[in-house]
Amino acid sequence: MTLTIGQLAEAGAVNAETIRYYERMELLRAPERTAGGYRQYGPSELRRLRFIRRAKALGFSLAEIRELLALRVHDPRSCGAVSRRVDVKIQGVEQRMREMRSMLRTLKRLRASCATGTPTVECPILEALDEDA
Amino acid sequence: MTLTIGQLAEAGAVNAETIRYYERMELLRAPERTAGGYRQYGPSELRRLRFIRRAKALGFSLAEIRELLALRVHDPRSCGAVSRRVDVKIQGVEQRMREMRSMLRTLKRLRASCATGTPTVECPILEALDEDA
DNA sequence: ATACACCTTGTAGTCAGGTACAGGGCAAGG
DNA sequence: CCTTGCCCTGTACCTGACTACAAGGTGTAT
Repeated sequence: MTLTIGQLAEAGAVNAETIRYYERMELLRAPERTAGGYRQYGPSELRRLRFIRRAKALGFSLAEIRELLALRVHDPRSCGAVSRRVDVKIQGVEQRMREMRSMLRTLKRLRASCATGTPTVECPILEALDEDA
Repeated sequence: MTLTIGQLAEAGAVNAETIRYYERMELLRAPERTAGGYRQYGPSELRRLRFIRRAKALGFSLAEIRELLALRVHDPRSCGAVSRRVDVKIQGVEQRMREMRSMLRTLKRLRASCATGTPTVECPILEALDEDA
């Protein structure tokens, strides 16, 4: 069940060049090679690739994603340090979610004002943002 | 209560050049000028600028932000079209929030595994992402 | 054994989103 | 009036994240 770079690209819905790029950027590890020099990937690399694409779609930079991927507990002694970094990431994600919620409220209010036919003289998106400054 | 570009930049925590750039990109409207040619901004431009920065931090592109800013109901007759576009945006934001929640669960699970001292052989971030493929 | 699709490295180009001058103008305090 | 600091336009440059070759090697179906 090994994949060539092209198959991995297809499965992950990215360009094969992107996979090589991620390898250079150390988001994906350099995989085993066949005798002929072809990269060989397994299912874990596909999961990793999909994770990267999702995180990207959520607005994380590749540098942040590299950090997210590095958050693992290999050694119980490193646990404290890892835990602190995880906390920072959690707080960051929670903050983003709060802002997402605020934006969602704004959009829903806009839709409601539209349904009632009230023309919005001042943009409600802008108004709504005074709240959570 | 008018602001120069530098004051607006300071208040919005951006570079003054960025404000000119946003003006060129039509995210901010070209403001009134003083006799000497200086841009003059009011508080609504500051709100708009802050909105842009927030939306950017949430991972919206400037093109998307331009669309968000354009979603206003000036004329009741355009309501249907605007409403549909708002719905699309709402669905997009809701989708993002679901993925954020999934990522948050993953991070919290990671922290929990750390607290109990269980070393994670396989990266739980990657494991957790099998769920919501 | 020969197409043909797919792989290799390396380098260069692209697009978004800024950021940094250069060369000059304006405003306010001393 | 002059200095100092901020403003103007225009152009060039930068980083992140790809994307596209070029020039050549591999793998397999016929």
